[in-house]
Amino acid sequence: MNFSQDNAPVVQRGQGAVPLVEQVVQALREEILSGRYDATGQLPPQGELCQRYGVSRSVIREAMRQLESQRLLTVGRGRRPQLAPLNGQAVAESLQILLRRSGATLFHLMQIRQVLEVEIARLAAQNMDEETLLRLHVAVKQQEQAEDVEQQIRADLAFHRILAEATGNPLFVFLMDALAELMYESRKTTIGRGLNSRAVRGHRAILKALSSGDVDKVVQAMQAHLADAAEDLEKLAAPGPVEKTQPDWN
Amino acid sequence: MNFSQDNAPVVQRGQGAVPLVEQVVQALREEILSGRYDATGQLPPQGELCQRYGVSRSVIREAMRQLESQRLLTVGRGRRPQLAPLNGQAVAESLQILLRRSGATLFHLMQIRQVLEVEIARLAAQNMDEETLLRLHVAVKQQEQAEDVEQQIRADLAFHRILAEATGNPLFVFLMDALAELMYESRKTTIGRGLNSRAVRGHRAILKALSSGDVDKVVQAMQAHLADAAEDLEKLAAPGPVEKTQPDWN
DNA sequence: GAGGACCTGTTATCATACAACTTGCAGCAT
DNA sequence: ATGCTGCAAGTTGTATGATAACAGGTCCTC
Repeated sequence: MNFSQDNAPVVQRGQGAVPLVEQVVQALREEILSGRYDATGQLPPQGELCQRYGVSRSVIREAMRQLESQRLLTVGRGRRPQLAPLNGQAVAESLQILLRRSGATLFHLMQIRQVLEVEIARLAAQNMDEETLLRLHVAVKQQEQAEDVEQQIRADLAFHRILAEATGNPLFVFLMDALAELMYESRKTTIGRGLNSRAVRGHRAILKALSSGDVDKVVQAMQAHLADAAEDLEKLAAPGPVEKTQPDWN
Repeated sequence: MNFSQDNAPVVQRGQGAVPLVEQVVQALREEILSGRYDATGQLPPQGELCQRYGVSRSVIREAMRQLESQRLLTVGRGRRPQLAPLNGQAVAESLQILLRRSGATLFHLMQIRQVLEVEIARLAAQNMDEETLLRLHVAVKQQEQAEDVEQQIRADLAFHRILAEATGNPLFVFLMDALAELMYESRKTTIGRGLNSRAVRGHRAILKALSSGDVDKVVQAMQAHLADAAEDLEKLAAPGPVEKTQPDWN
């Protein structure tokens, strides 16, 4: 007789044991990452999880909160817990907190972005194919013809995202997503000031270089484009972009 | 008469309102990031927070869990909630989850690391001073004389961390911390296989280039060092490092 | 002064209850 | 048949109170 439906996860109780919430979080995370709920994306209701793990609902709820803040699932009133889509939001948020606590600036952010984007351009140039070129072309056109700032930014981000995807390395996509989110506000301002056409020109140049198949040209075009962006950013934030005071990094 | 000690945070209740937990999380995060508790690093006990925000302890507890999983504070039995030190652990964890869900590999990780480290080397070379050189020297010596694998890795990481700090951009430090944590296991294996001396040689070369003040030399030395590391990694993970199957990135 | 028993404050977990919300379905009107 | 309304069941959000486990200090003993 097998009373437990499947390998029933049982938590360890007693003195000096790991807190129940931790155990449940780890167990649930494993279940999720192992792809157990990928089919429907729906997790069992909290009540059922209580029974399965033999803990109270408080424990389950706190575990859910934690997993939710790690962007593994979403919960809402009346709805059963559901798998969250795969994106770089969690990374963005943890980076954002780090940014504020460490006193980093837009300049520091831009420095990272430049490094990554240039490498992305290089790798993308090596992997380029017709379909990707077409998608990039569409993105540029959309940015050109966009009617409001919102659409312009979306198209701008789309262009860079397509490039990141073309590298074949998913980490580039997530990291760029995270950085993009952090720079969203500033980009809104710069693009809002009629600097959209400049960005479009930059994208066009990159696209042209990509079509030619010359990797070095692509890299140069991207560097020029980023230099423009950095320049716009400096004009925006008048005082020197470099912080003199070094924060304590522990 | 001022009945509220300070600007008393009051949550909004009622239909269609944001869940209380969310409100409390945001409020507490603001308080923390505004440096309110920096002095002692101690937050008020949960009971007090209940009163201050006018919510039940369930809400406070779930909020704490969320903040804890964002590495803003730590809680423990019998201890009052305490500010967590500033580090890249949260980023590392969210990246780790993303890694597993997206099917990224060590190769992808190494690709990112190479880009960042080379740029770190370049920036560090530009900012180099006597004190940093000395610290790097110490780190190399420690790695050379380390007795067990654990110490070797620690010294290895320290070397790269000092470089990252020398860039003057805290984000490099956090990102490298995150990547380091993710690569920890693999590094353990490679260094454990008697490849420590090779790493030390690489570090020595970088150090020498830094002393010379020639930025290009530094970059080249770092590239060579990373190439070695990548080679060791490939030997370790026999099959092709590149995943053929593209995960769906949404 | 060192060590241990004890007391207080605090968090961890449980159990229960009710409010708010989602969803599917039955029944009704068209 | 189609579409709308409203109810009912399922589920999460929040409150409340109780108990156990743990950290830190106090006081007492030797």
